[in-house]
Amino acid sequence: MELKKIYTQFEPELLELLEEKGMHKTFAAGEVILRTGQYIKSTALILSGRVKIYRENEEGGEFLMYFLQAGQACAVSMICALQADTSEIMAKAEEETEVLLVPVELMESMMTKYRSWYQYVIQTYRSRFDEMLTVVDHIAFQNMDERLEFYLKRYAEQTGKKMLELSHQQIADDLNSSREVISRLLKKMEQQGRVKLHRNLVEVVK
Amino acid sequence: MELKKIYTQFEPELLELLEEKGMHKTFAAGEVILRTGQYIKSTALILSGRVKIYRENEEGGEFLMYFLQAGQACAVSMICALQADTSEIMAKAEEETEVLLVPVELMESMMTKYRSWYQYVIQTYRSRFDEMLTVVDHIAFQNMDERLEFYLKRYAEQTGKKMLELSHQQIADDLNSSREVISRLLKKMEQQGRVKLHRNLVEVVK
DNA sequence: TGAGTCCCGTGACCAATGTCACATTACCAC
DNA sequence: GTGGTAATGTGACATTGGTCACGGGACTCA
Repeated sequence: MELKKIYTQFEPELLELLEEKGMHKTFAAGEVILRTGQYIKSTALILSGRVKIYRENEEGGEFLMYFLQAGQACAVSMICALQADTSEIMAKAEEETEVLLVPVELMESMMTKYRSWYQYVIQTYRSRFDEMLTVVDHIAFQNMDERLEFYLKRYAEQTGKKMLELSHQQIADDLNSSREVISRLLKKMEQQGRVKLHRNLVEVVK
Repeated sequence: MELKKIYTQFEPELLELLEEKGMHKTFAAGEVILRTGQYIKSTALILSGRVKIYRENEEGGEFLMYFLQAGQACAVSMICALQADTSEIMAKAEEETEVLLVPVELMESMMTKYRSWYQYVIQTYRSRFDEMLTVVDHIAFQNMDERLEFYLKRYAEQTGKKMLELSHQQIADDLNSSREVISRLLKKMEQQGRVKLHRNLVEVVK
């Protein structure tokens, strides 16, 4: 995908600069883009695909925070990039994903020179922070059934599909739960006519 | 407290500007500084005291995220201020707290003009984001006893005291739990010789 | 010193969720 | 088709943490 088609708010000059200095890279589905503890040398702008941002626990559970899609950027990579620091989270391509890697050295000058970039960075922080707040709310205040419901709803919205290609195990991992619990809750939802269950596939009815 | 004694990294010119345009304000212990949904018109730099950043649930529970102290600023107020947006969190003075309120209009020009301010803002985002990650980790992966332990440890560190003036109910609120549960866990810790319990007071032993 | 209030201790019980064991089913490769 | 494998269904049980009920202790204020 072309940068300027997605990031329409950027000045032409900024777009040129990004194209000139940035590096295009494509990640296959399932490939890890950023690893906990990894040193960050660039900020990733997403051009296509979908990236899962998650936190790993000791047993390798992948607790989902949020997804990133075209037009979004990894706030963590921005913050870290600005200080050439290490990351505390994991990022993985959920499907084939195209990114533009912008070298960390450019960050500061772009911030001062291009208003649209400045706005974009600020807005990115803001959105990610809000998303983190939502995550906290959910795990602090909600039961698993409500969280599952939100999860499916968001997943359907973000992929634009009603057929979610997910195994119960995957869902359990994302919610830091266990397969049996998810199976039971899904079954209950099916009995209430809110989903239909198939192998490796959850169909959202409403 | 004087601004320049705390924010020693700021350029003299920036300090002057802040003193000139900023407004000093003191909040009494327990006073709410920022409310969910409140429109934000300025960024708060903390000069003295301690501020509790928390999330309110439906029943008025005050789920603790983190504390801010002298030299720190509210990242949320910065982000929101930059877009003159509303807040999603609550901030309350835990003890008498002195802040400098910097009008939102200054933010963008200061970002481009003063490198130390730019660095400070970035670093603030970074720290708060990390703190949010820690919160998520704890509520997602840990049991109440581990969370309680971390809570007491952090509280002791941040106040520099071993005598924590906290009722069991307050602790329960901060951890989104119930008094009975906290009482039981504290009792267990006392039996293990890790704390001593008094009325309205938890003494950290180690 | 006595009443009132807040804080804390504690047992009984319940709901949500995690764990274990094992059966069943769907799909794939041959 | 057949065998194998991964996904799902399900009952039994354990654990954690929340709720309820109530008792007792400590501090306050008149």
